[in-house]
Amino acid sequence: MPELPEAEANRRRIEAKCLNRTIEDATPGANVTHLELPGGNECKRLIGRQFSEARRHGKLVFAGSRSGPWIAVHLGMTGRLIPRQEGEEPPDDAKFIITFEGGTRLYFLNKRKLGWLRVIDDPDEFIARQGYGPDALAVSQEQFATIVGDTGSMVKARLMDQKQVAGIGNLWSDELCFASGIAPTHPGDELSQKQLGTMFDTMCEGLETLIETGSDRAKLPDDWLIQHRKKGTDCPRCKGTITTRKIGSRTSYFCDTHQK
DNA sequence: TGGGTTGTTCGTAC
DNA sequence: CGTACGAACAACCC
Repeated sequence: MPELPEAEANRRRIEAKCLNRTIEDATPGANVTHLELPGGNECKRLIGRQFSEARRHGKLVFAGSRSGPWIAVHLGMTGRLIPRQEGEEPPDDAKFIITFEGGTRLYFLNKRKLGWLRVIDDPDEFIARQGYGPDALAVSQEQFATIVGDTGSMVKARLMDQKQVAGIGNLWSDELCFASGIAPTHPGDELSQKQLGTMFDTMCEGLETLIETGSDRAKLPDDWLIQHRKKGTDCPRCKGTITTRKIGSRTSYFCDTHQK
């Protein structure tokens, strides 16, 4: 579930259910292997504390308080953060469980084990040290134009590079290129200012729509690429055909006609 | 059976 | 140094 809109959905769940309650326990789930999770000392740091806010930067979700500590969560390909109230059925196979006063629990699910959860002191410091670029929903149009337009790299590769702009992955970078009418292979420094402006506006609107709909395919418009993401399919916006190409080791889907 | 996947990281080549 | 690629990680789908 893991690009910016999905990370935001997870953040909001924490915000709605897990703030301002004292943490009574924090522990890895049963039989968890091959996964880096907080050790005993880090778990102890959480106990007795509260989360007073939940933040997001790119695909990362944070929860903590001004004086710390914080949890930092990367959802990987299949990670989810699920709050459950006392008495509600807990999810299966939780990798990490935080229990709050009153019985609410926050479950970290991570089936494919490509995500992680860590205990950290400060999100801003963590984000800077990891070298993340600005969040895709916080970046200015000027910053965006510089990031994408100042390189001969293919725009899709630039959009997916978390060190340039944080939050966009394979799926939504394709969607953004598709909606902008720009080929994912287009060199950034050959885009006009107008094209860069279109991409920026499209990115902001698209991400907002995804957050509002919970990225639910059934609620998204029929002329979005996500509804036609298959090689050889007719393009829903022109007479073209959906084609594919590997970019940055990932399969990119795009229209062979209206994306230039 | 082989190949693909909405995630990142690492080694390697240019 | 920046860029690009394939493999690896892991579980599941077709």
